Amino acid sequence: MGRKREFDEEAVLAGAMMAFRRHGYAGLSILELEAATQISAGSLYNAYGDKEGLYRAVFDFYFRKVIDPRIGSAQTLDDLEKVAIDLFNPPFSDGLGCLVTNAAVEFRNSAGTGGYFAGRGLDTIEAAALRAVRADMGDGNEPAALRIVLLYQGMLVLTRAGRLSNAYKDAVRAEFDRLRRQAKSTFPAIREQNAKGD
Amino acid sequence: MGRKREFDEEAVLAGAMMAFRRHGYAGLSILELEAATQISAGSLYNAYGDKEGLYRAVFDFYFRKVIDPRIGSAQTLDDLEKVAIDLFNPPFSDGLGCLVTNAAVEFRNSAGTGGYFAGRGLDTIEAAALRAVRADMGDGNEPAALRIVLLYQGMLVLTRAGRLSNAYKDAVRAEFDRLRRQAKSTFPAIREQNAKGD
DNA sequence: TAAGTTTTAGTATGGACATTCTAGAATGGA
DNA sequence: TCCATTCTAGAATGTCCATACTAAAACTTA
Repeated sequence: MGRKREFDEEAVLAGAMMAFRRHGYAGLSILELEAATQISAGSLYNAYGDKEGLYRAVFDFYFRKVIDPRIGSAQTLDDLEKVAIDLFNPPFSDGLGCLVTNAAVEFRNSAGTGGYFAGRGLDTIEAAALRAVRADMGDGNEPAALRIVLLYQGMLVLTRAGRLSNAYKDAVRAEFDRLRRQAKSTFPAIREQNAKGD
Repeated sequence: MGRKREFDEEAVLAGAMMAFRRHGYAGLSILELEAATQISAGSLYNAYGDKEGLYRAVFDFYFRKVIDPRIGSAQTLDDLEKVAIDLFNPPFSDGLGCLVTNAAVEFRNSAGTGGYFAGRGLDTIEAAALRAVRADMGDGNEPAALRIVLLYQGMLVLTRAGRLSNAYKDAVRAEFDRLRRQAKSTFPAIREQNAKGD
């Protein structure tokens, strides 16, 4: 069956993920990818076909390791608040932002890999926000969910600009507090009802 | 004093601005800039030194024509709401987003031109939000101002991803309505006091 | 109108980059 | 132990790009 791969694919993808997160797609050269992954260009091309193939693999990895477990599985406002506030804590406070947001800005809604994964990531985030708001606040509060999406994307822009100061943490927490308060006062039975459903 | 410039500088900067807004800095070639500005590379280099010099000039133009008059001069929540809602209307609904936000994502807080203007633009936006919130709501509501910054930056990410649907318009309007309502109920005298000051 | 200067368009140029190619090394099966 | 296959590293290739250069055109001043 031929020679075995010498590299640890998870380590390569993790290294490439960091590099893509830092430099974007076009801004990252194969030379830099060799350094970030610790494998040669020959091996990268053999394993992933081309730079875009590696980008695809990195996005799959990012969804599998980050987006899906953290956001795709979020069910409540508390879950989403944790996602947001974690931007102030390691490892998410590294100022590199989110591959999805960065790709959305770099590729817009274009046809290729970047546009596709950006759209899929934003879908996941929007769906999670709607799910959490409906669960905790009931129907009719979709605007609150969309504001959470906007707040979160805004945080990712500011963290990348190195401007997500602690003042923003209070601002975001206050918004989640307000939503939970509103949930309790308007639909007092919803949380308990959900709890029963477990 | 030598031959006169044949091009209209405002037209060149406007064309280059659109192109930089669409493609970012690294993603835009001199060849594309020739097409966008309708002048030759020779003239571009003669007038602006290099690509980065043109980028600087475009950013100056963008601040002078867009950021300063629209955001730098905003004094009230109404003013800011107009800025935000205009993202749903031409010419701001073109899906290209804001040069400042795009540069913040492309350059992070790096040392060069992009990082500098991104920071300056975000300063302007944050200052405007704080100014408007203090004017309409009084002191102590800075978190509300920071949330406006986040919402706006989030809108710019989503518009660039082609995902700023009309549902987001309602969500943003509702937030400004809420802030104005809160302003009225908590500090009923503030608006009238400001009105007197005119 | 001659001289000097700036602008313009177009043509080099040199470098960076993604990708391909090559040769050798490792692996498993016959 | 040979053979076919896959992997690896590094060198070679061709393209694209930012920028420099060149010569002609247009303008100002004397």
